[in-house]
Amino acid sequence: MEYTIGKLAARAGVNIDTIRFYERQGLMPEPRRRESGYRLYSDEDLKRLRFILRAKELGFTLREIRDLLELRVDGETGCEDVRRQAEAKIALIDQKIARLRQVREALSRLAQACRASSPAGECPILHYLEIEQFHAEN
Amino acid sequence: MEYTIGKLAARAGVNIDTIRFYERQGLMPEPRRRESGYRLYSDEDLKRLRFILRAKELGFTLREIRDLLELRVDGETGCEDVRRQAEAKIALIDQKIARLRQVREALSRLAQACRASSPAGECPILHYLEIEQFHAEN
DNA sequence: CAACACCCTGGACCATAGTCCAGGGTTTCA
DNA sequence: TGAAACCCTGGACTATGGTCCAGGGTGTTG
Repeated sequence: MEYTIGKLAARAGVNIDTIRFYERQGLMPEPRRRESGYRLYSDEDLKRLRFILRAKELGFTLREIRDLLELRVDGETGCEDVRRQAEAKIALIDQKIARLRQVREALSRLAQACRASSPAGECPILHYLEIEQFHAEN
Repeated sequence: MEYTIGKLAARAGVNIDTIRFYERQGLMPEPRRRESGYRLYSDEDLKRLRFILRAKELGFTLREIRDLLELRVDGETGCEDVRRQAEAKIALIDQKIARLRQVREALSRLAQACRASSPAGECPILHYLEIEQFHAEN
């Protein structure tokens, strides 16, 4: 399938200008063009755009997303290097997941407690959240 | 323990102005004050601030974080209502976790593939990422 | 061959989430 | 007791991530 920018935007549920913006930021590739100058996109591009949008929801910055998308083996970047970078990102993601689980747990406990008593007033999530405190004392 | 705003900022590893900003946005409570007007914070406040920072990393907006922090049973909000809201947030978090797992999987496959061959060039993460495509056709 | 929808570029503008002053008062500690 | 380090408010400024608009060309469809 082939899309003009408007179709691509509709497909991904995003503003047309956002796509051009991502292009300027190096997140979307410079696309093929018609003779008239109209941009032409493929399904591959749609996939890429959806990835960007999803990653954004997950709290990655555009810069981080660009780094993720650029992870590839080529002239400059050796295989070993890519592997190391990928593994670093994985560690980061694992941390995010662990933290989301903590918040989830707190919310879950809160919902539970609701069923029982309701001690009105205090701040529940914080009350039900136990986060390990690793930090330097000063 | 009791902190002035500077100490609190240092403890949480954040700019002093950020705390005042969060106060204006209703994320941090209006703190007790010395007679001089100096803000005074407690360990509870530190906990709250750390929660905010963490939630931000996880891709929640300040507005969403405020909603999370305000989840409480009181005059206006009944127990049942809080439970429903909490469960809605949990569903959202589960979705985030699932999506992070997908990205993690893609990275993991990428790292694996690296060990084997290195087909130089194409875009790896997208190549290794399979995301379910639920969307309206048009 | 209109008319209307669509695309182009470049630049202005916007919301969110801070960050940084200026000008002035407060605390601490040598 | 006075310098250094802090804190106050109010307002200006910044970075990120878009969004909108003007002025002009392109596509398509009755």
